[in-house]
Amino acid sequence: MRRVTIHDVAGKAGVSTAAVSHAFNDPERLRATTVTRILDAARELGYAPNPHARALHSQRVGVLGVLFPQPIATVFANPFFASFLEGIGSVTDERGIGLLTVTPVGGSLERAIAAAPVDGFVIIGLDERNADVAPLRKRGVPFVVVDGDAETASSVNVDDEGGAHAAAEFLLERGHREVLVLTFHAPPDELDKDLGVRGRRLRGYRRAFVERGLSLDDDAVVRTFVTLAGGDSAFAQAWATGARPTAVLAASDIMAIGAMRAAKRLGLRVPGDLEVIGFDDIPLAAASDPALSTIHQPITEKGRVATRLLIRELDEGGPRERIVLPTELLLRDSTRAQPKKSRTLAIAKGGTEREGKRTLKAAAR
Amino acid sequence: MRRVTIHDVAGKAGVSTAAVSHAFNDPERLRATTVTRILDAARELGYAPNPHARALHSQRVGVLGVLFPQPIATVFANPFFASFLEGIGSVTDERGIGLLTVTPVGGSLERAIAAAPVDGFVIIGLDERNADVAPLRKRGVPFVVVDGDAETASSVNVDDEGGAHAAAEFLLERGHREVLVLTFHAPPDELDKDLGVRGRRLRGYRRAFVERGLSLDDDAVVRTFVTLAGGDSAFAQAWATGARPTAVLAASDIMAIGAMRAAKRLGLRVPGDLEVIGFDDIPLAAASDPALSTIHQPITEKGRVATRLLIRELDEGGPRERIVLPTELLLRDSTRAQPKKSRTLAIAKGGTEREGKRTLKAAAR
DNA sequence: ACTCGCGCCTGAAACCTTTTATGAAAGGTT
DNA sequence: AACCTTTCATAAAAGGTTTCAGGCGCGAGT
Repeated sequence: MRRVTIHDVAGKAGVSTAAVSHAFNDPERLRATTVTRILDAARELGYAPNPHARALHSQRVGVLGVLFPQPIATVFANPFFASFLEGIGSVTDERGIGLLTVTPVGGSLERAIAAAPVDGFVIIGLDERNADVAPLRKRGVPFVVVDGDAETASSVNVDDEGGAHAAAEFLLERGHREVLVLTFHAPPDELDKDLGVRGRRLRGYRRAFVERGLSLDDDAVVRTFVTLAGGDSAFAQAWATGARPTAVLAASDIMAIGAMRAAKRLGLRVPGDLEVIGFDDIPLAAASDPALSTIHQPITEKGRVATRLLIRELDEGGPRERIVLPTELLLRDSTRAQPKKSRTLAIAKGGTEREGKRTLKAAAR
Repeated sequence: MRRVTIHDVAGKAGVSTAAVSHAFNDPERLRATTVTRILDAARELGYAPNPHARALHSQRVGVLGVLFPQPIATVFANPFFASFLEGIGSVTDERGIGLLTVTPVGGSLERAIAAAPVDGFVIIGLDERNADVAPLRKRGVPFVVVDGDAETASSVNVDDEGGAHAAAEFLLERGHREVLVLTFHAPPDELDKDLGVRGRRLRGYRRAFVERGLSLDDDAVVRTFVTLAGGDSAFAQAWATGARPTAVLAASDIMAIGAMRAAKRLGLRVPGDLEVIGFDDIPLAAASDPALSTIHQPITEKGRVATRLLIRELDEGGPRERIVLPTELLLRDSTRAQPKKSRTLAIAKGGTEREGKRTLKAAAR
């Protein structure tokens, strides 16, 4: 049973294939009665223009790829990515664009990228210099980088360093001196460099210490997995080796919640004996017990902004932009002070923002 | 700046375009030195076979579509779908297949479906008879239906009725007589029919009542939105109009958690004054306070099974199957009894299962 | 002497749609 | 009767790949 093609429809409606094409794409050019005759025939036959043939001709499919550095199963299990995809989806949906999630196949991102039938990519958590990403530039496939630096493409980041600094500063201001910092494991290719999100957050923490004439010892910084279990075991292990922190700075909420769980198990009360500040403000942060104080970053908005940028580049070849969105300290119940908000960038840059949220070329570096 | 094509590579390597194609797809046919010469030229030029052109010819893109009846933003915000996608993704990932989420564009699913460059669809929460889905059959695009009935396609469901029956039976056995049932709003096209998941769960609840010579009054069944707020307001409103339930049966976890929130606000203790059983066992159910007793259904497994079925149909045109996975009562802290497990289907069907989990043509109807 | 097979590669057709240029028929106007 | 307008038809090209049927040169078998 063959697939039904434009020829079948043309035959049934008694018109040329060109007429059928027009009926779908430019009905004005045909008499109204002809159009309905053709459309009726198409419906009866169950015809729909072959997306591949159409894409081949127009060089456009109407599908955007979202590139993740991790297996797809871990992507959907991660609330951070869920919020991010929500933002991307809200834009693509309203324009009738499809969304293809692209993840490494058999460990190779490059092959997955090459085979993806998309018009452009939103790339998250990967650097433009990444060996798998670089070929895109050569092939002329547009992309936007999120949470990573880019010279030749637009990028969308948040003020990681400012947020981290605000969190650390808040705790130091309150007198804490024994602070445990939880950060990510480094990807294998940048072992001792402090690049990307991880590096920026760590620099923010460290700067707050230095500004007060303090130092952030290496053994107060623990690298672990970005999971509940990672935060849990990291805190438990630090405790077991004699550390007695009065506060925790975690570079991700999920690690912070894990650390709280370990602390509770060890008989510590949060925030009574231990104050904790996370990073990201995932939905779970507000629902944890106690509700987690954290650095809020606009995850969904980040997805929206990146997608709009990509679509604009696709449509009109718009200029590259480097956008940095603000973060803010959000005090809930894992810290003891009165709730207040301290917004980074928004305060630092004041009137220079666009749309109240975007900042071009943030000074935060 | 043109995209680099197979012709450019052929020219650079001094061979025909066919040779280039072979170098990529069937290197055995060419001399090894020729292959490396071609591949080198390709890499230098940044060439990758155009997915559309390739698909046009082979009638195969290596992309599966997942069809949702809702806007994409609500899909990613829904933990149920996240778990489901996790299952789908775990299968597609391991085979190097892409995943395209397809949602209604401008309210029309049909256009979105027609334009999607995919080899087949996993359809969730939509009936085969749906007006938007029906054209697929005609066009010969394979699909698998999840959480819905299908005559002409494979389907994957869980034992909704059995699970609901087990939940209701548990509460009735414990002496509850004032039970509030929370169920979904019906989609507009099946207003008074009790179709699909909603109908099956409702039938399960009702059957437990009938079997004990009791009846489930219409005003004890409240229809609301499948959200936290929906469950919350539904319970609050029932209470306000004089209902004094001692137990709640909710057809979804998120509604159950909403109802618990409302109950707490009204001064009721869960499970002391009110026992609650949800449905689905989303990750949040275990994290809620108190942890929610619920009917567990294998959400991720459902995605995996459906995807494997679809891929098999694509590859070998395998036979249609109608699979029903078991559900089980999972007692946590929103009910008072000792934790125990009661598994439906697994118990009912015993040895007739395949792989210990699947059941063909379940007797549950 | 002739054919066959072999190893390696080429040329052309096929896949399906869209777009464009050209032309023609039908019907109406001047 | 000459001319114009409307409405489509026809044909061809483009888009990039894969597949199928050879072609070429040459040594081996008959």
